[in-house]
Amino acid sequence: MALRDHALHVHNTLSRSKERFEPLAEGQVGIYVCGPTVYSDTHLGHAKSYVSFDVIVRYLRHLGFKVRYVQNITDVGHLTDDADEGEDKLGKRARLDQMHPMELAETYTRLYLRDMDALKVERADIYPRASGHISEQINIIEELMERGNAYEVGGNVYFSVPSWEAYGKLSGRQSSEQEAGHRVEVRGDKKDPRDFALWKVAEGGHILRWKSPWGWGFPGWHVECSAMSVKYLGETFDIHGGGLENQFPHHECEIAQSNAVGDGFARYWLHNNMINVDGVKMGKSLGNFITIEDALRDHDPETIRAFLLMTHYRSPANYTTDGLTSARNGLDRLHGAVRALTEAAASAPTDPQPGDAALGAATAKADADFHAAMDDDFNTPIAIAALYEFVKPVNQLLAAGNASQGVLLAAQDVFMALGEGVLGIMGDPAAADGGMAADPFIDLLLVVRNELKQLKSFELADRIRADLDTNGVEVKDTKDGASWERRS
RNA sequence: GGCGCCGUAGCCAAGUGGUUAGGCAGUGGAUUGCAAAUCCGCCUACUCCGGUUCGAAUCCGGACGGCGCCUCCA
Repeated sequence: MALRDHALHVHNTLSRSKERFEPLAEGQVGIYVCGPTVYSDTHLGHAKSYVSFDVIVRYLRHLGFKVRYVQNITDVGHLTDDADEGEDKLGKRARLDQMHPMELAETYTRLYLRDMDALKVERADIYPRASGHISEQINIIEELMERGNAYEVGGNVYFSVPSWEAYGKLSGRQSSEQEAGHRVEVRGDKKDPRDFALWKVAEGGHILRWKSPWGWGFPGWHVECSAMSVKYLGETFDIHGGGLENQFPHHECEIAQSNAVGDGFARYWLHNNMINVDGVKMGKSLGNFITIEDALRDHDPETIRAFLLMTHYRSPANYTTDGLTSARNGLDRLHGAVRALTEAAASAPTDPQPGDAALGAATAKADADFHAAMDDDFNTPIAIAALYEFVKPVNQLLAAGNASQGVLLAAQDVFMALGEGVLGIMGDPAAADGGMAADPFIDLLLVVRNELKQLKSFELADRIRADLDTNGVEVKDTKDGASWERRS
């Protein structure tokens, strides 16, 4: 597929500004996004992050880039607190659930993928597991030690932050430590309080452990991403994404250790903002997180996606019932236009019609506006607005009924290629409607109802409509007869 | 305490130094047997105080308010 003309700019956290996006290799993009730690249910925070990056990757592909999308699965438990002490959270959960840690990781990995599939998040190309890349991580640690950027103390290996002067470039922060306030005690064997763990000695009943040059242990929090991103995308690659909360220290540490052993690393850093629930931060420690399974019980996937995408990925979103309802109602309007286009195209003439020019112009404008919005750091709220603005002329032209089939289909294609292909919120109108066994009978009921209306038996006609509505079938009378659709 | 973000009409949410973003809700009308859908209208905001400017919601300073990260988190 040829690369489209585009003016894609992305906000790079490294420069804190929008930059023209130029991949390393013409027409190809390598992207790494920090994935989940698989020890509990997938929640709305994951949805915000991975739907955002899903749309980013979809758009890059839409532009014609050949994308390799890598997302890690963290199945090596890291520690429950800052001082690099305490229990490994995966191990803790495994103990509570009486499962082997790997069994637990596998369970939640499957649930994660299930929930992402349900949200129409396209799968990454590679989901490397941290546990499957221990030797790569050890290699990096050994190299860091050889270069004098890391040191071992009693089986623990730490990265020496003072040995890397660029530390803090990404986040604008040096350390979380020196400041006043309630900080946890720094582990005594670090040479500098800012130093972070590369390898931890496995103590006591720590089940997940590997043999290393420093004894039995497990890798530190940050090194897996350095190891796996470079392994699959190369020493220098295009995009590294993740949640804002990972900017510091996680990504800062990744940059330090990766650049200490190689050149380049990620060229563009993209960070998505967080999600609140009813105005309050959603956090695991607060216990108020909504799982994706919960959310999908109340809302369909496209509503959730539309809701998330109506806020820019770098802005915080606030999950409220009203917000979801608003998204749902708005989406209905979009879906209605696509259905109407599909129906009109089915019977439209193929030769040129008087309305072609107007609809064609509106289609071109919608297409251009959408791309301009997405080129501007993936501005999905404006991209969606472009679709909404397209609905009005579409309905006007459809009411006039004077457009040819080709032009109608081109209009429909904007909704499908952009609204569905890029944003994933338009569904497949054919799939949504077709194939239900009850369909012929519903059609029959409407034929009968129409005859009742001719006979002015409105009471009975209304009852049929009401009963169908109760069963999820919405009837609409038009001047061309009645039509119906299933409510989503 | 350190770093950073934000305050936009009833709600959500983009945004540029000077042409009403958009959506939801509400509301008037057209259409309809009544609805639904659709169309035509209405609802035209930018926390406050200074400053820069011919002109600022948009730039600068300050105040107030809210939030995030600094601890596992997406």
